[in-house]
This record gives sequence, C-alpha cells and structure tokens, in this order.
Amino acid sequence: MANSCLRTGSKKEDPKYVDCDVCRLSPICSPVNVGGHTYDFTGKMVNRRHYFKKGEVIFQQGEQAALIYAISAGSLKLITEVKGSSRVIDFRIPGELVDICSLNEGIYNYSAQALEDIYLCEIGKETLNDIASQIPEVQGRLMKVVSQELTNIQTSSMLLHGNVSSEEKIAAFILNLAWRYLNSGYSSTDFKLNMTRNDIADFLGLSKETVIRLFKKLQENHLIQIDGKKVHIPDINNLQYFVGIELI
Amino acid sequence: MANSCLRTGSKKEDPKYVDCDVCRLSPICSPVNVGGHTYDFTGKMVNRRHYFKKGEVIFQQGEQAALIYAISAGSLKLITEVKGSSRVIDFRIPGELVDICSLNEGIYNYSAQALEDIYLCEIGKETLNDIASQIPEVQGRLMKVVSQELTNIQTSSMLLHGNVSSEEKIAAFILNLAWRYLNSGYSSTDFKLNMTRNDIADFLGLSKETVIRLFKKLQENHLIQIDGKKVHIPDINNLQYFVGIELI
DNA sequence: CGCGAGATTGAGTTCTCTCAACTTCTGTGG
DNA sequence: CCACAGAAGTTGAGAGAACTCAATCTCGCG
Repeated sequence: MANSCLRTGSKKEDPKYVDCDVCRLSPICSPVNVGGHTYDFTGKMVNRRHYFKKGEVIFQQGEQAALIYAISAGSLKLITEVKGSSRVIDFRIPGELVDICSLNEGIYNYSAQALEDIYLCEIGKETLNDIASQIPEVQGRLMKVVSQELTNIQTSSMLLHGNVSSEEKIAAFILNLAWRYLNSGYSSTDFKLNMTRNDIADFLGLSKETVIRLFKKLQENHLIQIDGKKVHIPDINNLQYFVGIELI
Repeated sequence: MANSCLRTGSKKEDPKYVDCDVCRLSPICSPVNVGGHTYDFTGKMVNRRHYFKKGEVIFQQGEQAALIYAISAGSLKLITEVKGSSRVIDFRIPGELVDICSLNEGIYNYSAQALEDIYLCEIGKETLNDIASQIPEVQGRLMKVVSQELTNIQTSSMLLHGNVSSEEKIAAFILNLAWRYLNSGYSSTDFKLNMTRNDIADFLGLSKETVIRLFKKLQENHLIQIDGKKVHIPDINNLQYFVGIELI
C-alpha cells in the first residue's frame, strides 16, 4: 500500500532510474516560490518509484483514474480491448508520462502493462488539481507539461500515421522511439526494443512475420542494424530521409 | 489587414456559423469574473470570422506561429511536405481548433489549407498568454481547453492507428468524423465529406482507388451509405462494432 | 536439461497498389 | 444559359505487397 521505493531485494542489479530533470513531470516536482517563500509540494503529491513486476497491470481500462504516472525506470505498453482481443495502442519509456489525459477524465481509456520490471512515480490527480488551482505558479507549470505532451503526441501521431508502405511504417516507429529516447536523455542511435515483435506488429497493424521481414530489409538497406532486441541506427539522417520527416 | 468579418457580398448563401458555445475555444471567449467585476477580454484577443477562400493557405509550415485559429464555418486540411510532395496529416471541421500546439512552439509544424470557403476566429497567442499569466481564471480555462484537446487528439489517434485492414481504417475514419461532428453540435449520422477522395487516401496512406472501392464495400455491408460527398450512417453501433471502439 | 514463449523462415493466398481508360462534376468564359 | 476544360471520381486488369498457416529454431528460465 505504502510507497515501495527500492523494494528490490532481488538478485538483479539496481535499475538505472532516469534523472528527475528529464522526467516530463519535473516542473511539477520542483519547489515553488510563493510570496518569497519556497515550498515543496512533492511530498504531498508524489509517491516515488513504485515497483511493478514484468507483466503486471498498472491500471485497467475503465477504472477510476485517480493517479497520473511517470516512468522512472523500465517501459510499459498501453492496450485496449477490441472485439474480445487486446490491441496495443502505444508504448512508454523512462521519463515519459502514462496518462496525463486522465487529468480531465474520470476513467482510464486503456490499460497499462509492464514490459519489464518498472518503477513509476505516482501523482494524486486530485491533490495536484487542488494545489494548481490555489497556486498560479503550479497551474502555469502544469499547463506547460500538458501542452508539451500535446505537442509530443501530435508529433508521434503525425509520424506514425499515413505512411504508405509497411517498411516506412516500421522505419517511422524506430525513428519515433529514437526521438523519444533522445528526449529522455538516452542515446538516440542505440537502444533496446523492450516489446515483443508481436507487440510491435499489433501496434502498427501488421503481422509479426511482416515486422520481422521488414526489419531484415531495413537492415539490408543499411537504415538500421537490428540484433534481437538491440537496435542501432548507423545514420539517423538517412533514416529520417527515408521516413520523410525531420525530427532530430 | 484588418478583420474582414462578413465580407460576403457573394451570390452564395450566408455560411452557417457554428455557435460559439460549441467552439473548443469558448471558455477563452467567455467573460471572466475578477474580484467581483466581470471582464470580457474577447475584443482584445480575438479577431472574429476572418474569411478565407477555398484553396487558400491559412498558414505555411515553418512560419512564425503568432495566431491560434478556431473554425467558425467551413473546413480545412493540414498538410506537410514529405520528400518533395505534400501529405495530408489531418482535417478540421467547424468548432475545432487548428493549432493549439503552437502555444508553446515558435513555428507551425504544418500548413493549413481551406477545403471550402471558411471563416476562422483568430486569437493572438502572445496576448492570450499575457492575460492567462495575469488572471488565474483564464489560465485555468486555457488549461481546460488544452487538456480537452489532448484527449481528443489521443482518442482520434487511437482510433485511426493500428487497424489491420484498410476497410477498418476507412470505417474508423468515418466514425472519427461522426464523433467530431457530434462534438460540434452537428448530426453524427449525416454529414458531408468536404475533402476529395485523394485527400482521404493520402491521409490514410491508401490509394484513391482503394478508398473508392472500400467505400463501396462498406456500403454493400450496410455500414455506411455514401453518395458522392454525402455520408449517412444507418446504425452507428454497427459501425462502432466493426471498428472495435465505442466512442459515441 | 527440458519446457515454453518468442522469433524466424517458407509457401501459397489474398489484399492493395499501379496504370490506364473512361465518366462525372464543377467552375469559367463566352 | 451553354460549351468547354480541367479536376475529381470510377472501373478494370495485372503486378506486387502483405497476410495466413505451418514448421522450425532460439533463448531464457525453472
């Protein structure tokens, strides 16, 4: 029930938490100056680094949305129920927010499931809204967070939508991840695909065989190098040219 | 240069302006209560119903983004340059905002072009931000507008992304429009497609022939009725079941 | 070491695209 | 008001892309 920061008694190495200053919520977690005094509301609002096991469901579609999540370490997938089976809507990596949308909604529109062992910071929606409505500085920062998120979602959606060939779709998917890793302070040219080929296929509306074959084709064309879950982008500009959008 | 409200001396009938209260910007355009007094900043910020001709470009990708637009009448398409040719990113209908993203960005990420004669309300970004930063009530309302927009974009993107078959993609496109017309106070079951088949194809990453053939197939399956640019949805629940998402 | 999930490969089928011809619609000028 | 030109929409045929199904391989975990 209580915060389980660093609950890891496991044999695995300690996770590499993302720095708070790359987290999209950092404006909210920083101290605020009000009438000459500095206040830190973090303790009131934020439950830091709550641990979830690989495969665990963080929240379920339809549940009351009381918390906003930011990923401190690990990654997760967002899924929704479609005609009895589930479909992957998106992925989230360290530093990113999970459901800022729920700020003005009562319930979660999708479920979230851990792709690996993860640590999430949780923010109480109600407390946040209360504080924001009383302190303009916090309101302003929240505004910044939300509009940044709006820009990010729009950029991602622009990138992933409307590609003609499946090869472009997959290239766009990789480029999108590269860009997001960069935004979170990681390498944009070397990263790990934490999701399965099936998840990727499901997300892109392709079959997993097509994903595998087109990964291979992209590799043959020297646009990416892929070895299992590890991706390397030899020349990001080539990839961007192929996708047709300059992000980085 | 100045506002050209009701410049219509043309032979066409007067456009049916959308009611201000369905406009996504209406919270911003409503009077504000500050310390017991009521202020109306609308005059300061908003240039109402600026007329643009069919085909006219409202703003160009890369330009300084000084204005936010809300559509009062008519519709437009958003396009971006990809490898020398342009690609349709999205459409906007009356009551919707055109580029709220530019709030925290310096330049437009895409161009906007009128699909028919349109009237746009323009809001000065800088003035809006100034007023918002001084008056918490306005800040809060702006927050509402932006997070509503975030939810809308995410819903649309969830709906349109990840469909396996092209038939589902097109059905999702129609359902998305139905939902958006509903949100703007129009009929969700009868509306007009103001864009060409080519625009739709481009937006969905299909060929125009496929769009035409699948419109026909959807009609044969009684999911939609389509006659030129007019669409009728006989049973919205059937369509939603086919797409696999319950929106309305 | 063995099991099971995930990844890969091949073969055949289905879907979607491209190209080209043709029709319909729309707007303009006479 | 009509004629015409260009844009948009439609249809058919053949080529190419992506899907499905089934078999096999690999790797991590107990």
